[in-house]
Amino acid sequence: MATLPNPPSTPPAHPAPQRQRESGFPSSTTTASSLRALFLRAVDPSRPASWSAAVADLLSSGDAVAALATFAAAVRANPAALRPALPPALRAAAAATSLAAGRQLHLLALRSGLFPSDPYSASALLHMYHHCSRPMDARRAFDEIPDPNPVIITAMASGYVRNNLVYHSLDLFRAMIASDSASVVDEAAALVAFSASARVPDRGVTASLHALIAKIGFERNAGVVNTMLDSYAKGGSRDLEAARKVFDTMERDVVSWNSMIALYAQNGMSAEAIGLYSKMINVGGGIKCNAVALSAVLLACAHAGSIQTGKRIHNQVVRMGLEENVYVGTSVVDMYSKCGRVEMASKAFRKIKEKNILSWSAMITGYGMHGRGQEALEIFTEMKRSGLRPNYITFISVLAACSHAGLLDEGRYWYNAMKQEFGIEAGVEHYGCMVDLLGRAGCLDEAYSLIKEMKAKSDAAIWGALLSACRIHKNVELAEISVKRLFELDASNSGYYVLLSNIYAEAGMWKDVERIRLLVKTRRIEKPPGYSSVELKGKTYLFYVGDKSHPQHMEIYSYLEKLLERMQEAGYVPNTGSILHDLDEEEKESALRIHSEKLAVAFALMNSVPGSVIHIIKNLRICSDCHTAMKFITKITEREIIIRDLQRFHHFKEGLCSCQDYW
DNA sequence: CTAGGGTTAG
Repeated sequence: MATLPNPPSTPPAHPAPQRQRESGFPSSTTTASSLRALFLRAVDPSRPASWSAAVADLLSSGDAVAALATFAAAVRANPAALRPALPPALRAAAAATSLAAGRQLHLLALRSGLFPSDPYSASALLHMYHHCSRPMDARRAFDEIPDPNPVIITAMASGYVRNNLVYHSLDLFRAMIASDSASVVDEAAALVAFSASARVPDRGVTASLHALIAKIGFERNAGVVNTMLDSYAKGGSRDLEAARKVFDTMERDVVSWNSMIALYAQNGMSAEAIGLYSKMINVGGGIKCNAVALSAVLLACAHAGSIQTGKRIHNQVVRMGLEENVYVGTSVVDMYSKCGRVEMASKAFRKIKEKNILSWSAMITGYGMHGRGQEALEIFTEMKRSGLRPNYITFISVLAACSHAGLLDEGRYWYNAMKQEFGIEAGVEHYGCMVDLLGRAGCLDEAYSLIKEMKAKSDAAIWGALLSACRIHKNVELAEISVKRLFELDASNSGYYVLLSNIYAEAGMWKDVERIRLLVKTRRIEKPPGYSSVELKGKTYLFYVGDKSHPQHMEIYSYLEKLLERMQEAGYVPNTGSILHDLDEEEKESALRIHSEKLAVAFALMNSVPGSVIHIIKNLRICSDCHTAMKFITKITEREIIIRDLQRFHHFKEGLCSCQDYW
């Protein structure tokens, strides 16, 4: 149902009379607005270029529908306008994702002979089909083009990436390199190739593309290298040195800085990310920080638990008036949640103007991580009321919140509702949450049946959740089953050996404890270095087990000794059951005394403002002895201690910890 | 003269 506009020389006082057309073109109201635009621009109907400029202008001003209407008017007024106006019209159809309009334009291009001979129309046509999620239609058209030029091939390649056909895209790029001299690989082509390589698991792709563009001489080109940095970031590559080297020598723009900061942030190198952010602001050579930079650096603060730095960045967000921005706002929510300030997170959340599904998810997750399940579910209810439909990710947040808060009935309810009411198939993440929830609640058999019935392939997280539950509820039989599966998936993770040994020890099965201990020895299982970090006056301090690298370490150890004495007077008994190594009891106790959590807490007690919250980040799970120790330290010092580990927040304040493992 | 281009969030 569409109309063609009247010729612009006779402006209608009333809406233009309706005229039937095949389909796909816009309605009369838009026609009126497009006419207005034409008058503002003073189009000369006799000049085809004038028409095409009008179409392009309307498109770039964001009114794709008006651009299409104007195209229709142009062709009617002057058939010669078809050739120059067709490419921007196709782009307008792409922007409006109007397949009907696009197909009509395709037909027009065929009838007028512009397709496949005119490369400008051809590339725009492929672009249109890809934007309308019709990659195979694009493919059919592409195959009809006798000798596609690099622009056309790049249009095809980027469309494949857009439609998740990454390997098709890389194939085109490979053919491009092989067929001709490498000179056809221009900036846009290289860019698309990197955006494709960012989406494949094989990291070798990025590295080999890197070598190629170095050969062509694009290594300083901001556009190309920025995409490459992203590609390195997505792959979780450990080889950040190579990326940093390029960054240091290239001609950097805002995006380069943002990409490099994000690269560090996404790979857990928070200090580097924050450092680079400061460098950008201070010596970036006139580079202005923007919303993307703020989001990236907030992620780094969240990861490192750097609340002071995070607050500073938040101030910057407020100064720049970006509190309402949905991306930045969501990052602020995430940062405050992960830094243990869920009230601040909630305040920031309320400031976001147009909350999207991820904003809501972040807030649900925030409450969930802190064991505040009811509030998480209230946010979830509010989200649904606002008209947003929960998706796969939302239900991960909801079920995780239920599991962290031990809300068994609610968790069961929403798990079923997810499938029945919302038609979402449960994935490994959902199963992981449910196994954790059921397992902690003691419904071990139900958890086990759930794993057996799941369609998706079970992963280590799921069996690991079941194993932890077996520890809490002392189920040796199921623990052995879980460990068998875990060893098939990843036999090198020391955590499983420790848990199983704990379970045997608590059941008094000392022969089996011995067997596991031997296994650890013969398999040469190494515990990855655990660390605890704490932020003081904006600086982050990292402690490993028995760490002596800190200049104050002598004071820290003697402070800790005194603290331990007072703790033992208060009734603390070291829990040596979780130590696997072959040590006597006394050696075990001294091994426990120097756990990184204890060093970090001693350091924080010595140096922080009295009364302030001590917030520690642990890269592995907190051990049961440290958990017990923190309860006593809280009692003695009357300081609030929060430890965030891989799994959840541990709040040490009068039985507040919701982890259920150790209380 | 016109066409193909990327970074942030669980």
